[in-house]
Amino acid sequence: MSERRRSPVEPESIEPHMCSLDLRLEIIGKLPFFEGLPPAEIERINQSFREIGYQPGETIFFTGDPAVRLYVVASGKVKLMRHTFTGQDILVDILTPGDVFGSLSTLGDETYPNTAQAQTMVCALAINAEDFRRILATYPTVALKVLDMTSARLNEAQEMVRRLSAHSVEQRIAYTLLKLAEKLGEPQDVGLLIQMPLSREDLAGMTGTTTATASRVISQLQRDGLINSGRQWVAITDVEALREIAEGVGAH
Amino acid sequence: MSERRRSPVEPESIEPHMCSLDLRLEIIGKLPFFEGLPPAEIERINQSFREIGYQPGETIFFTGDPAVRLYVVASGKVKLMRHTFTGQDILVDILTPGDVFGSLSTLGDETYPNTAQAQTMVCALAINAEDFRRILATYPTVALKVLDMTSARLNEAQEMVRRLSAHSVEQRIAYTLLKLAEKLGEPQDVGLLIQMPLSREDLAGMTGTTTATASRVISQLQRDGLINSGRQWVAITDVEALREIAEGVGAH
DNA sequence: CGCGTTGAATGATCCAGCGCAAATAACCGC
DNA sequence: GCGGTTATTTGCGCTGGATCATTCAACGCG
Repeated sequence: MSERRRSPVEPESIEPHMCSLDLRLEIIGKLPFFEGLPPAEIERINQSFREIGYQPGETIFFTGDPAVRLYVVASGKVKLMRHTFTGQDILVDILTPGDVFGSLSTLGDETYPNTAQAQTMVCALAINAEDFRRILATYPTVALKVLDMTSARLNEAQEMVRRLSAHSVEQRIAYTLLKLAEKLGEPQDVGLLIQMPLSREDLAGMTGTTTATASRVISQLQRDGLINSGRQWVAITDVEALREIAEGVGAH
Repeated sequence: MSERRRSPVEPESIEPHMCSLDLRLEIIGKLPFFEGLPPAEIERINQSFREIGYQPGETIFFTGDPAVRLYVVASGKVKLMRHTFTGQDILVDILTPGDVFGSLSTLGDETYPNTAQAQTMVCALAINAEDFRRILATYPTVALKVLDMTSARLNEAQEMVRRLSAHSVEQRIAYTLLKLAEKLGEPQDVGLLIQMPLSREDLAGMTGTTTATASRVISQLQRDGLINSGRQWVAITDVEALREIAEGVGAH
């Protein structure tokens, strides 16, 4: 680690050559979707994928691109985004190793509804949409697991609709920080660190607000002693208090 | 039709006895999920369902209830809702015949994330969640079609997140009216009538606003000549103009 | 047809959050 | 270590939409 860098967030330390056949074999073998399949089947599935490396900031696909491939995150983190006319994108999801993305519909989407962008260095496994469909048709347990994942995402999206409709920006930011900590939190001296680069703009995109407002809220939460933060990082120091804000407990 | 009623929306004319075994057979035979299955299989599937009738306003299940059943709308319309602390629910979706609802996850949901309520007289077909899972495991084409439906709902929910984040109430209402007209629109003298009861409160719940604000917007759209409306109904008279509002074309 | 109920419309007031801008701080390359 | 760039912070004014209340209109029942 460089002596000069002061962020507690570890960079994704994937060297370009590490996005390799071996990694692909390792990742596919561990995907919960394929759990329980015999090794011969996993080997056959493996041959349908190919690995692709992306630099931070690089776009994997744009909204409106033909939806010809599905992807799995092998390593690194991927942002799924939708554009708005304000120029400030909403961040639909942040994907971590094992997550599938692209167009999950097996018949309807001709184009991608979201833009996918590498947030860190990323190794993704790509598969033809038709090949993916064939796998789903051949292995019902895989299809059920993809359905489960999609259903969970639907639940989260509907929850965000509810919160955008009735909760304040502060409540939404508190909720989102807690969710990120559940997924990526690592206990450290600075608190429960969300182990990924997280700018104010990212947080704004995830909570339906603007960068300036997200910055105001984060600064206030820090003054109140609930979090520590810096440039592109946040650590939670008082989970309970944040939870109370997220759920609107107390004075309104 | 009563001479006194002035709404152009037809009531759902389901008599209680019409929620019957015959209707069940008819509906299940027509569900796109089961399209292509041999009659013997459809008959077997049919035996897993039972039909239940509901009165307008009656709750089918509440958020937090154990998720032991899945449902299909056989006739009528069902509201899927999430509650907020403001007391004004958000309307996640309005389901029409053929739509599946309940908890779609095959493993994770112990409780329903949404409340389902009959908006009109409703006949629903109910099936044990375990039986439904067995059908999905046995018939991959069914699982794929449920995945497609869930994926489409995810896309809509993410689109609503985007609109709530960056669009005005008027734009959201215009968009929602157009979507409802796509699904339930019938050309009549009053315009393209959305053929279902649609109160200002319903519209507010679907667009993340309050009843009073929805009323103001609907009144303004009517004064501008884009719609006709009355108590619990809306008909679109200028689809293009509404589309321009929805997409934010022109002055901002 | 009258009355009571329900739903809609509208007025007045307030404020959360936005837009815009400027200043400050953190970071990185040389 | 310095300079340039990027990200964050903060101030100020504005406004879309919420809240609350009141009035009006539509509807259904007796």
